[in-house]
Amino acid sequence: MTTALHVYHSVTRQKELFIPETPGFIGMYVCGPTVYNDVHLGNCRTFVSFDIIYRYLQTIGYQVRYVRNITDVGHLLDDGEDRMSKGARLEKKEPMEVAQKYTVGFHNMMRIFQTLPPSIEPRATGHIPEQIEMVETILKNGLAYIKNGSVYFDTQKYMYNKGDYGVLSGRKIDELLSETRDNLKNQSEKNHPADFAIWMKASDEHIMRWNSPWGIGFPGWHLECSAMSLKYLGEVFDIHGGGNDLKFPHHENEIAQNMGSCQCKGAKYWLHTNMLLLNGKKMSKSDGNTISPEQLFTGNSEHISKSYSPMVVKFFMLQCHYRSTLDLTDAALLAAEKGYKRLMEAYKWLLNINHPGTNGDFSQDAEINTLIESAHLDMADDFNTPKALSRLFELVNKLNSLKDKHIGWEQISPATFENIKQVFSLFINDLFAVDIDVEGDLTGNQDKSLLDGLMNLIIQMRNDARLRKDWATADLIRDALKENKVELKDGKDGSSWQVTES
RNA sequence: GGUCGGGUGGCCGAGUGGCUAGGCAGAGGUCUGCAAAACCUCGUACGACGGUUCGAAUCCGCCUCCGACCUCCA
Repeated sequence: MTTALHVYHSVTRQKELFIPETPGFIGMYVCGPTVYNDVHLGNCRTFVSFDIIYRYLQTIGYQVRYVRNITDVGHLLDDGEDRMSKGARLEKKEPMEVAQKYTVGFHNMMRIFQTLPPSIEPRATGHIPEQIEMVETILKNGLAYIKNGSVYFDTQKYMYNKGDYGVLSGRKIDELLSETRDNLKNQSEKNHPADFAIWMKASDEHIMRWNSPWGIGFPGWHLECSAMSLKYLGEVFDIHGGGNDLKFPHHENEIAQNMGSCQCKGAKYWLHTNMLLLNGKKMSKSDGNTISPEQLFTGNSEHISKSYSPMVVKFFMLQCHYRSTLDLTDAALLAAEKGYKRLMEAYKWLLNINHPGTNGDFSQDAEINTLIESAHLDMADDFNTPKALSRLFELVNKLNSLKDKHIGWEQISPATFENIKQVFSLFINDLFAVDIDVEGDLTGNQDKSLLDGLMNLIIQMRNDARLRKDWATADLIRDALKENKVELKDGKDGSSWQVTES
């Protein structure tokens, strides 16, 4: 597949032809979670999006180094308290215990969503020397200043030296001056409101602390990503991703730090995922407008009428482009669940069927192959998963027509049928990875020979009854099976069965 | 208040200067012992007002509504 890949670059605000720094290789950095709490559903959307980007880049032949960090220090709250420290205080644990607990929880959630682990998952606390070194370099370059044991990035000087603070977010430094509220801690220490801490002095009660040339302290939040991306991906790498809300100040500051330390811009392409809304509004714990992944899976929430499996939730996310806001509602999830079921039913049928080798005019070939090609092109066009999915659904329609004999085998060549199998396998298995739910394998790949044998027996007995026109017995069997969450469907080629989800 | 991004049919959501998105829901039909599923057909659309154009829902302006960011946030 030699399709030209285009990605939407947040700095230029347009789609651009993707050209890797080193042919054949891609370095990708994505801002990972701050492990002070259970992983947020919106966070899951971001990581699912980048997982698909990661998988796609590999599919088209790139060797990808995917770095996604774990933030376990430096991320401060409004009141200046470190998120990790606060978590530790509330749970009466060591900060590292808190980090470990939520890191494990995060990994588990990523597994449930069927995302691949990144190539490297560095922790901020494991890279203190690298961060100190970067602060020293920025100081040496004259773009930072020391105040009372803290080190601040000097945005004024950076601009004076032709730095471009605001390239990503479109913010002007003069405007920041007038807009910034002055209720922030340490605000008075800064020379300019737009300056930001790259190293902070630790107060006596601050438990996460390290020695540094400037005294005991801890790294600024924005610094870790600059230091770790530099260490593992080099001065210039291909893709930097994260949620939309990280653009400012986090990513803007990251660019400034990279330029300030090594005169290198870091990422060539900045990709940002959009927000996940709940009933049209931003999720917020304070006003109750929030739902956790667990609540979705268990149905234990006032916002939804039933439980939804992880793969349905993932499918729901994929039906929307990563750069659009996605509104999560019960109605939308219900619709997604039905669509997902239809897609997977067709896929399941496809897996177990082979072309009989019939000859014919193959009149469907052209249309089908165009759909397949389009699905690939959609992915190359800034990873347009909803559009690619729409092609798959058009193929589902073809498959169902074939199944119902509205389309004959003579209308599809064996080669084209094989193409359909390949594209379904590629998208459902390799790219979207929506085929396996934690509670079981919906494609029927798991060893269930015993169950198959029993079901075949039951279906045979019921069909005997149907031949005798003993409808009462036939319906009794079907109803009883339904009670036990097994649904029977009588088709032209005999009866099929499946375990129902809810 | 500033910056940015949006408002698409009953719902969710793509996309485009003239050519079907797709899913869910709805109407009619086919198949079927019934049911379910599936298939076929159909309808409803691009926030308001101006402008550019042979032609705009798609470009421009203005208005309005919504969201994100500006303060920790994916």
